[in-house]
Amino acid sequence: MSDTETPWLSADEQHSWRAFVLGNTLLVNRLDEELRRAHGISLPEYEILVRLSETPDRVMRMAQLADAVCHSRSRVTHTIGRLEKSGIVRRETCLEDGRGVQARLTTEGMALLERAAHTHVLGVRTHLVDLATVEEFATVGKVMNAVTDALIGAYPEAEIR
Amino acid sequence: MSDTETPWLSADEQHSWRAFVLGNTLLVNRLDEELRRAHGISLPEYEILVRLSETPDRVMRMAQLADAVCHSRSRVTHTIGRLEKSGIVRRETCLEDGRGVQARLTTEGMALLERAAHTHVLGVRTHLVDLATVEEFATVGKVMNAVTDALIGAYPEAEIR
DNA sequence: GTCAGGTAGTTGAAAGTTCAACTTCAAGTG
DNA sequence: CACTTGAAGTTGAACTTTCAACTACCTGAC
Repeated sequence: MSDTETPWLSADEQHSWRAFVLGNTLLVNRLDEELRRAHGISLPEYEILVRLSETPDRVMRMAQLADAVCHSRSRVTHTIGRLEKSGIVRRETCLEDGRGVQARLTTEGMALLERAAHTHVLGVRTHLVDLATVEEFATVGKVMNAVTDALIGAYPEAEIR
Repeated sequence: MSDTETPWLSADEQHSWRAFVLGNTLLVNRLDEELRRAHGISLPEYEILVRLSETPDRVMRMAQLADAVCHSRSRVTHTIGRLEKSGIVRRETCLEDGRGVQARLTTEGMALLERAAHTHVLGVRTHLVDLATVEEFATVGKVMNAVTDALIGAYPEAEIR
């Protein structure tokens, strides 16, 4: 972080990096727009609903949810607040831990998610997966997995925590 | 978009897709944080400065800038407003087009950008490029280029425009 | 010339996100 | 048990982004 020389990207690397940034922006915008248009929920909201739907009882602790989707706790509090107001999710106090709060996917929420999933999966296929070969997409997954491994739990140097 | 069957991802595809989403979130958060911490600018702001710096006179029209970084015009207006207040950018009226406004990178802005670029490039290398082989990263670029090509200028069906 | 329609950009309010302060409860220590 | 420390969540304000309405100007048709 304190080198004096800047390790510039090669021309090829830079092209790939720019394609990555741009493609990503377009992709996320598009998936978000499709969900909003068809079902009235945003992509971040959708991701929360997916996590909830994958647990046995469709219930999760707030912090668990925050970690899973990689949002701040505060953000999850606000988001769940909105989803609760729409009847998609219900807040429950946690029995084992007096401080804890659980978010539970309601029946209506589950129904919404099932409809939204169709739109979402179709979008992911059309705008990404089907544009690459199986091998190419596997490579993308491998690289992004490496990114995750390198970054997860790795905080900037200054702050030890 | 109106099929009744949902074309679910295979297990492998889903793993790659999730790695993509998560890795991406972590990567963007990290690059943004590094820039804020070291130079007080956000990643979207940095991207705007880069575009400006790449033109001969470090000047660009607002709409040009918006298209380049894929932000709404309104967003660019607000962002440039903030950057202008910090002395990083200057707004100028456009001679050829009375409606037009140009953003010009100031000397201080350019100096800031040069410092920030070091941080940014190092981050992109450390957290992405250097984690993959040259071939792997080229594949990522290729796939994301395909995404861009498929999405650019392609608006959702309902709205023809 | 003038009028219609479109493009460039801004504006302010609404929506969403971040940030720091705060409350409540849990767990470990003496 | 009392006390300290820390974790779980929430809160409201500040900040960023989006959205819809608006001003100003350009262009082409008549």
